[in-house]
Amino acid sequence: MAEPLPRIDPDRLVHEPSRLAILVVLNAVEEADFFFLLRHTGLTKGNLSSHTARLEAAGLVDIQKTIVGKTTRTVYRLTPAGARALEQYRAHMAEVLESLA
Amino acid sequence: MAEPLPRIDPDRLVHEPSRLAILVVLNAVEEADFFFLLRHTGLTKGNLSSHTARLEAAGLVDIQKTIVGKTTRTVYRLTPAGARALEQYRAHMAEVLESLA
DNA sequence: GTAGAATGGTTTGCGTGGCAAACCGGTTTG
DNA sequence: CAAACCGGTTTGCCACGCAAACCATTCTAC
Repeated sequence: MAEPLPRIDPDRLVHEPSRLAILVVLNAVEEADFFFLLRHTGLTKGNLSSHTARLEAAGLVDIQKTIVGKTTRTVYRLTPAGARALEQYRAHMAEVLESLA
Repeated sequence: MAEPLPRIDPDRLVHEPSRLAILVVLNAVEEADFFFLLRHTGLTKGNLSSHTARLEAAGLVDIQKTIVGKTTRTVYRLTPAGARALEQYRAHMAEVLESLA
């Protein structure tokens, strides 16, 4: 076929492994709290905090802080834009990987 | 199935888009000169130079400078280790992407 | 009652590293 | 002989990823 090689230009925000891990988990569960993300991504608390903040700033993740009893509970969700960005990333990288197979 | 989510931990050396582009091209042609890489990766000369240098230092790419006539010609090739690293990267990312599909 | 661990995070500081631009030299072209 | 092209390397800055420190509350155990 001589498929031309795809341009490699992934969304850096998604491509970063730490953030990709967060997005993949959120994509699987659609709702998670901080500790759940901590365990399933393997990130440290500081990095999880800053990366989720960046994802929220970019509109890919929605962060809802609610007060439950005497303590807070923060729930993280993928936004529609986040789901779209992740799907675009998946499609793009799949194309790149196919050119290797 | 409830496949557990894969740990996301790609080889950073390969994961970086600029270097991935270089490796993908070299994987396709098995031999390329500087200008060929320039055109097919879309990198600037400076970045191409430094990234290939890093890939060579890591043993993933072999750089051979030869004198052809009055000027030099530099040929870039994927090493066996480079091919292995790329294949491992492909397999790892394929697993991650599958968990999204 | 208070020391220690767990929950629930944010902030800070450092080091790495990616990028564009400048630089350098030889060679063909006009 | 100057400008443009080939063939790269070096430099400098900015961004950012990471670990560690910090802050606050709650629960458990002594």
